[in-house]
Amino acid sequence: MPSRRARGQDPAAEPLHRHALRLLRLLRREDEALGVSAARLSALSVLVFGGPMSLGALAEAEQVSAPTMTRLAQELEREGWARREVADADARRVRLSATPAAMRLLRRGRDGRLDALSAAIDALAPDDRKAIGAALPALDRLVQVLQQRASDARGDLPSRTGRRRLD
Amino acid sequence: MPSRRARGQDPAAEPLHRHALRLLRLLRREDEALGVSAARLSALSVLVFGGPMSLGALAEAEQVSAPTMTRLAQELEREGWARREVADADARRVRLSATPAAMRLLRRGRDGRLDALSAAIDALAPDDRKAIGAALPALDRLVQVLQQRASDARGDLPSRTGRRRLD
DNA sequence: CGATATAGTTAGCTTTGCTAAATATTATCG
DNA sequence: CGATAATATTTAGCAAAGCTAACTATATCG
Repeated sequence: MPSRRARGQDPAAEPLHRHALRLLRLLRREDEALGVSAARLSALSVLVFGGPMSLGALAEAEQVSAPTMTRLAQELEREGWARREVADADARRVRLSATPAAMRLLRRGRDGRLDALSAAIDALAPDDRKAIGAALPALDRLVQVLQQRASDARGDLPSRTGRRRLD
Repeated sequence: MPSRRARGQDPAAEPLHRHALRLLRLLRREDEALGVSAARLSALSVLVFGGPMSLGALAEAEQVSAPTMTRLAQELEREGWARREVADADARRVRLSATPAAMRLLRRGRDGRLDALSAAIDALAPDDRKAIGAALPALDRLVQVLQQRASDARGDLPSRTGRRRLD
């Protein structure tokens, strides 16, 4: 019945893609006021809620390349949101941690994007809010499937920037 | 009542944002194989399904600035996905239309992103698929709310291309 | 007609992503 | 032990996609 795809594609794919694109495009504007851009904020969030970690671990968590994370970390550091030190056990490794200011920023919900998104969600009808809430676990699993396939697709073996090895 | 927010933010805001970010980040990789990037594909999609339109209209539909759409249109044209002609009624205006090749591209579902997304959706449990499908109208309205607020926020009046001269 | 508004373009900057290659450090093996 | 390999990060350089400011060409209006 409904899962019969018209031309090989699930009917939800296109709208979901489109909505996600627009959502982020609209939210990007909120960053400007905050002075912390999307990529930085996202990395910072991982750092605040996940605790200090190496650049490689952060790059993996954020699904970006090592050089990209190097740059993001430099910017976060320069702006006072993160601090780096050499890892005890391994001098190659950097231990990046969020500063108290960053923790305050994130914990206080001063994130412009999320405030804007939150306000918009609140403006919806209760049924709409409910539908979105109900879809979140499914979206989470969807992202997991994609992530799994992406890493499967390019050589099962990692080698990117080190694999699962926290200290 | 039910939306008792912890710190002023709706609990759905953060996961929704995070999932959207990851989703697009993962899908972006599919573009490369196709040779049509995200922004171009999205604009092209509007063109294919919405019919020929001016650059201004397309910029508004895509929520990007006029120069950005100028560039996208040039690239689409150069790559053979779009064609331009001067509008009959108004020589300032450009009428951009999708080429047959673009229509084939989109209609055949040869879009790498959407194929990947579609495949991932299909790998989900039926309940998850259902939850995502059920949330789409709500997401649509969410984006509308955001869009509305964005345009309210900067200069009530439309005038999406011509930027108001400041004295 | 001339002033002003509109549609699009050009120029130039920023952010964020990438790959390839360099550097520093640690691990391993003969 | 020392040469070699692997790992973590950085540097350098490129591209996409976004923006604003300023310019050109065309319409419109008083």
